[in-house]
Amino acid sequence: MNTIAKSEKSDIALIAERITNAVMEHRLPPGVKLAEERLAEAFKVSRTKVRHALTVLAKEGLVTLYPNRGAFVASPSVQDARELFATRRLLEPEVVRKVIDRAGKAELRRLRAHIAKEAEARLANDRRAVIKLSGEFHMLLAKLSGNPYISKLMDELCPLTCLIIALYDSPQTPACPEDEHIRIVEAIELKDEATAVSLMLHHLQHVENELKLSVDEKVDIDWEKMFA
Amino acid sequence: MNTIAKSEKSDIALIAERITNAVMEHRLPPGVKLAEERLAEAFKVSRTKVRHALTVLAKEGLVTLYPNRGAFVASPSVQDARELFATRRLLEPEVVRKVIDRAGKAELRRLRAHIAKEAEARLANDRRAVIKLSGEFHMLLAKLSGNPYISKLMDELCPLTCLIIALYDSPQTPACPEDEHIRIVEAIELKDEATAVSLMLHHLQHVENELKLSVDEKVDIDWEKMFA
DNA sequence: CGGCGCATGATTGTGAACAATCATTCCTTA
DNA sequence: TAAGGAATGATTGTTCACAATCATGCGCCG
Repeated sequence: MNTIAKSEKSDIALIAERITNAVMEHRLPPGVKLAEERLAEAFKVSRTKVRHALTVLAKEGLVTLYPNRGAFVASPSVQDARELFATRRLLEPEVVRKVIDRAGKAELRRLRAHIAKEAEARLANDRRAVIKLSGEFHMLLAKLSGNPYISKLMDELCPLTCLIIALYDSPQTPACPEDEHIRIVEAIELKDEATAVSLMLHHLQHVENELKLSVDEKVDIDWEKMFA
Repeated sequence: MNTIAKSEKSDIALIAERITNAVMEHRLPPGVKLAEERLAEAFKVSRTKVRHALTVLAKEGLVTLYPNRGAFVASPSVQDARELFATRRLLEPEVVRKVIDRAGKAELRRLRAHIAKEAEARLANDRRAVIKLSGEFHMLLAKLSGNPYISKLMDELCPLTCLIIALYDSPQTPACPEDEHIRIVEAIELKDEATAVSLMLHHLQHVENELKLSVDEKVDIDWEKMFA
């Protein structure tokens, strides 16, 4: 038997994870309602656990909870999208720097392995997997940076980025730059900090520029103040 | 009647807020057990709501949840403390910059009002209020920055900072620098970005330096690998 | 014919009882 | 006497039933 206590995830963490995966793979589109009963029978668990998972996801910002109305997949505004990328541009250079400082062979191997999976999915033309794996690449980097607060935040921002891509990406563009992840890892392996940071910033800018974040957004009007 | 829908907080948000306040005021020390039944009768609510509030606080990192054992106020390690300050040094300069760009008269007034409350608490020798208000000053700044992701993260990091102060502060030192907040606000009012950022960084460094984060920490030993 | 309001069904929110798990204490035994 | 182990009490985790709330559709009235 397994004498070593392996930290197995709780039921609710599992449920939250599966929902997050579905969102990252664009199977659950933004704004969709997540009815508790439906999810409960889909996951073969009680409604209570689903409810817990939904509150967790709400704290992470991936779903929005309207009192007495239920849970919906979040649908970030254009403004939100801009702030999100601004935040990532703030964090990820530091992530890259810390990974260069800390990463040993094992960590570099994990990065390589992940990139291999990305290439595989690209070859198979599995767009859904590509988008999810692209997000997870940044989450992996953040984890390897060793800063738990940054890592936790990136675990929230990356799924949200996938949502934003679902909302604002022009469908036909490849969306995910072919080799930018590889080049970042190569710079990290060479411990070339300046290049790695620069590549990361360009990568983020590139992803944001692909989106149609035009200013003619549907402004959410403050109907209260409008006629005050 | 109040025709304007005021977004009233849910019960569980209220409970979580009261617990957070207690932690920030050092009334709930790190590591203390938060038994559901006790809290339920203290707040005059059912255990279900307390349970929800605790999972929310766990997601925020302020309490730690051990399965089948209950909830405990978090007690961050020295390593955690260092990473926390590193993260704040990364975020708060950007916060200051954005506040300088965005803040109008109303926002500056709110900052001034907050500092007045801090001075008041200091005058009354209310150390608990001083610590809480000092944390809330940074949360207010983050909110005024207009970036919801940074603001949300600061809403988690500031209570944690209060916990770290409870753990590692030498009790007799004043702990909270007298006038550093005031000088930051003054620089913001003058729109002197360089000075404001510099003051913020010095402030954070100052707070961290006051702590006894010596390296002879109680290393949490990996008993699994130790005898492998 | 269109709009308002009420009844109805569906969904969320809450509480309480029950089951499962853990910590403590006491007893047994070597 | 100390170690091991089982009973006990306390606490967490789960389920289920019920209450509260919201959305839908129908009918009534202007």
